Amino acid sequence: MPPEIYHNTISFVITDVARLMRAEFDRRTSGVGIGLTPGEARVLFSVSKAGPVRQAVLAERMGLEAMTLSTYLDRLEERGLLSRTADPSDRRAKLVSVRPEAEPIIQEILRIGAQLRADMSATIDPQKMEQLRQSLMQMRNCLIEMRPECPKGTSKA
Amino acid sequence: MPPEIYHNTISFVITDVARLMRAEFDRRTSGVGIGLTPGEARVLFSVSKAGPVRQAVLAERMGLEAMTLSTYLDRLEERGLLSRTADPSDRRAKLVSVRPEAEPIIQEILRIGAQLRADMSATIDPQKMEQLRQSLMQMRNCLIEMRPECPKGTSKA
DNA sequence: TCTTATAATAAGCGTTGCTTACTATTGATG
DNA sequence: CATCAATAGTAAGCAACGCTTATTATAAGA
Repeated sequence: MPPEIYHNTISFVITDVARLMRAEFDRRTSGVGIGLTPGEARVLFSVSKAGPVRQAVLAERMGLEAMTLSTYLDRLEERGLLSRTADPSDRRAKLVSVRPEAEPIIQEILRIGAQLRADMSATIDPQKMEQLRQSLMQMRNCLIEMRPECPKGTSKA
Repeated sequence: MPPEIYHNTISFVITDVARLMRAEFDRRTSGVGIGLTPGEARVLFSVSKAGPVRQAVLAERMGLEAMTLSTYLDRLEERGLLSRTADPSDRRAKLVSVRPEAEPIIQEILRIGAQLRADMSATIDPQKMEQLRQSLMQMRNCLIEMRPECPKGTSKA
């Protein structure tokens, strides 16, 4: 084992894991021929979980700016994976929902995600993994509360 | 508490935490007038830990491509925070080291990093935090081994 | 009515990181 | 020693992710 070059602080390690994970996910999905980036997959998945949902609501729950989400939705809509329909109760708003064509892709993404998660934590006690998840969620909440626009009312994910 | 919109899988939570952390770090450092991005700070810190070191060695240990690192070093060198000197034992290579001017900035970065870490994990048992760190490091190792260029010999960070 | 607030979007940018192709040097092999 | 492959660094260019600011349409309160 090489000498530790920098402190393995939580911050650095999390950054590393996030980056490596995204790269590996990308490798696996593109290997299977799914033409989605990890970010697109995440949005598609979230829409499928949220059912028809307003963009603003989805953005807030995903912790993204409305504009950021809008761009993702553009791409996913172009590929025919989801649709935007007018919200009958507010003509400004649009409801996003997945189209049937997306279902097999979503299933595949789920499968790949679960497999990656399993591979990545193969050497780790499941109970520890669950604790890790809990702690990370707590950290996320802390960080969300630190954001300048938070007092406005933003709170969870 | 809003209904969970997507599964809070490890993957998503880690991605969120990494992003939020970087944003918060950025907010704090730019608030203090340090003109460095989180990535630049990370490189500067790593150089300060590694002493005079070859770029290729540093890149490998940081888990970055040589080119990626080179670009960061360009910017840090331009700001006079570190220097590249010829390696006497190999005229192709350069040794990177921090310049004295960088010391106060490094100290400030360390301080801010430690504070952020503390704030972010305020509600978490220190022992759990340490476990979390260990588990994440294990996950990082798993992920590093999955990379296609890994068999070549790349291994740790 | 008029003003303010909200939903979505257009336009444009910054950070992080990659790949591919190139130059200069090293070191091994015939 | 001549040659040729490997290595250290860099130039150029691109992709993914996410943000801010400004704009348009609609809603809702004073």
